[in-house]
Amino acid sequence: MSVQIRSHLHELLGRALAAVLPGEPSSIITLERCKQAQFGDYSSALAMQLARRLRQNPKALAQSLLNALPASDWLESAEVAGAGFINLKLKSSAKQQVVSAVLTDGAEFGRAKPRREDSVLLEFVSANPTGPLHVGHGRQAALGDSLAAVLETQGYRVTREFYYNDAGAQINNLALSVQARVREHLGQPGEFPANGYHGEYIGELALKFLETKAGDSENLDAIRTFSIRELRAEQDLDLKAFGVSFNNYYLESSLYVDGRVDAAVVALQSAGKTYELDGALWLKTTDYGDDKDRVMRKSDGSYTYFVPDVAYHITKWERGFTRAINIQGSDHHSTITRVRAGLQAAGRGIASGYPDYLLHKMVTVMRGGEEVKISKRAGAYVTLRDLIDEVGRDATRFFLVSRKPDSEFVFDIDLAKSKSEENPVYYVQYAHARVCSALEQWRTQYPDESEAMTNGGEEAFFASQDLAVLDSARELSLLGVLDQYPEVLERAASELSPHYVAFYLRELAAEFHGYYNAERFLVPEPAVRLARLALATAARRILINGLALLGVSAPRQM
RNA sequence: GUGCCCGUAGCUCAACCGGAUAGAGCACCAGCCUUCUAAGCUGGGGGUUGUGGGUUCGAUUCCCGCCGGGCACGCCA
Repeated sequence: MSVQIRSHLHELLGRALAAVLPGEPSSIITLERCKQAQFGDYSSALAMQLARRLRQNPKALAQSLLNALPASDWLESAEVAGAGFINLKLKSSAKQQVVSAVLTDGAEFGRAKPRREDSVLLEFVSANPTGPLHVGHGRQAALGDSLAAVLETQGYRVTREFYYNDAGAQINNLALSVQARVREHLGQPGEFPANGYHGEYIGELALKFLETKAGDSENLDAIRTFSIRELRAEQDLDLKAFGVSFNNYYLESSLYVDGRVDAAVVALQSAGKTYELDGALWLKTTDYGDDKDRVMRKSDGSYTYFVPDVAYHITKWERGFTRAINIQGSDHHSTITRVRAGLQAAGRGIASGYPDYLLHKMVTVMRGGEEVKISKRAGAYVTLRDLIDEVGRDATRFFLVSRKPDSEFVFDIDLAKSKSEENPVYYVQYAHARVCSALEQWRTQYPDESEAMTNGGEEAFFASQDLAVLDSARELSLLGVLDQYPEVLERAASELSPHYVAFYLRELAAEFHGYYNAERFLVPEPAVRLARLALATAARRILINGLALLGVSAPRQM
């Protein structure tokens, strides 16, 4: 188990450090995996970092540390290299341990111990119910759902929440747009609102509305309620098709009903952070780093969007979420300062960095080398549904989660659709299917062996397999990759970067495919056969676990 | 103009909060299927990490300037 190996090596270095430099705390020890196999398995730059501060020769210091390094059953060798790196090479037997750990833990493998117990509120998508979800929402849905799953592997208790801005100017705009189409259908006079929504779905909504009992073109409230309900239902279907679900849906309108918006305003006023000007109420956000103060209550008496936003975030804190993470498009980045300012001004003892933000950039969709900008139904943008229908859920999710959130995304439909060569989704899934296939062959060719399996199935059977024969370069390399999985999850969680998982799975699949092509599993010698199958089964388990985090299926056949 | 983000192979992207010779995939070239799925594997060519400085034993990473791109700068959300 990687955590064991890593902490063991850390311990060894700590004892060496204590012997050479008794005053130094073990917390300064750095330990990382070697990028290149020639250097060994782990490497520490400790001596070089200490050398600067202590004004000593780094290589000599490294040598002293090496001399003080205690002996270990897991260490093959340790040496000083380069400018003062301490390189550690593990014995095969140490690396082989990971297989039984994976097969014993199964679906639990990779989950952190000890576990964090913080309650985290992860807010994402949060699309206004004014139209179908677009590809940007898709990126958010993929990122958010995967990040939630990744955080859960570290023990966080994650609540996935969708915030609906169902009360505000945009919603009014929606209602007016639908009303205008209703009037058109009825042949009534009227003009289309200047900032109205032009997609075909508005006309569809108008027709559906007319079929209801309340189908009165002058009943704007009924039109609004109907439109919101319909569009929310449609968004839910999109999310379901994408395999993304939420624990909670929070309605902006409920903040008004509950009096939380007024309460937030009162809190900000009594904190002395507001003032009246030009018939509006302003918040002194400049006291918290904003470049200008912001209007809270417009001169027409209604609130700007950010007041309910502040009220909403106060509820996150009051609901016991010590940590809140918001996933948003970078086009909303200016709200960060504002919301945080409001929370500080409200004086509820909320931490200054609350909430965290994970910003992502926009998605450009390409087909045939040209940018696709519109969809038939939505008009102004490409919908998530278009993408799912055209390239499939697995490929869409894998693609959207496999880039750094803060880099711009070029989604190549042709690439995502290709079912042959250049598609990384199938590449990873194929590795899984190959293991399944090999195990099927094993069951039929060696029934006497497979009959020995108990209820635990293949994984329980192989967990106790002797793996001493697994010591070729390829096998040791694959073992090393398996071993990395828990660290990848830890990093992905701490850096809010689920794309690490996607890249890791590609690497794991590549390592497996290479092994698969170089060696046969079903060889005559039982010890070799069973050891290789154990390794393959462990690889399969991690592929399953990792793909699950990304919301991508792991088919047994392709 | 101001703020935030980005700039890495022809293309799409990585690079473990400063580490060793900057890595993958696609595309291109040359090979591998009577043997567990060729949706695969093996090898090859390809880079002044936008640019100029600075800090450091060491910079794609940190700091400053410039160039290029995106987003925001509303009593919209």
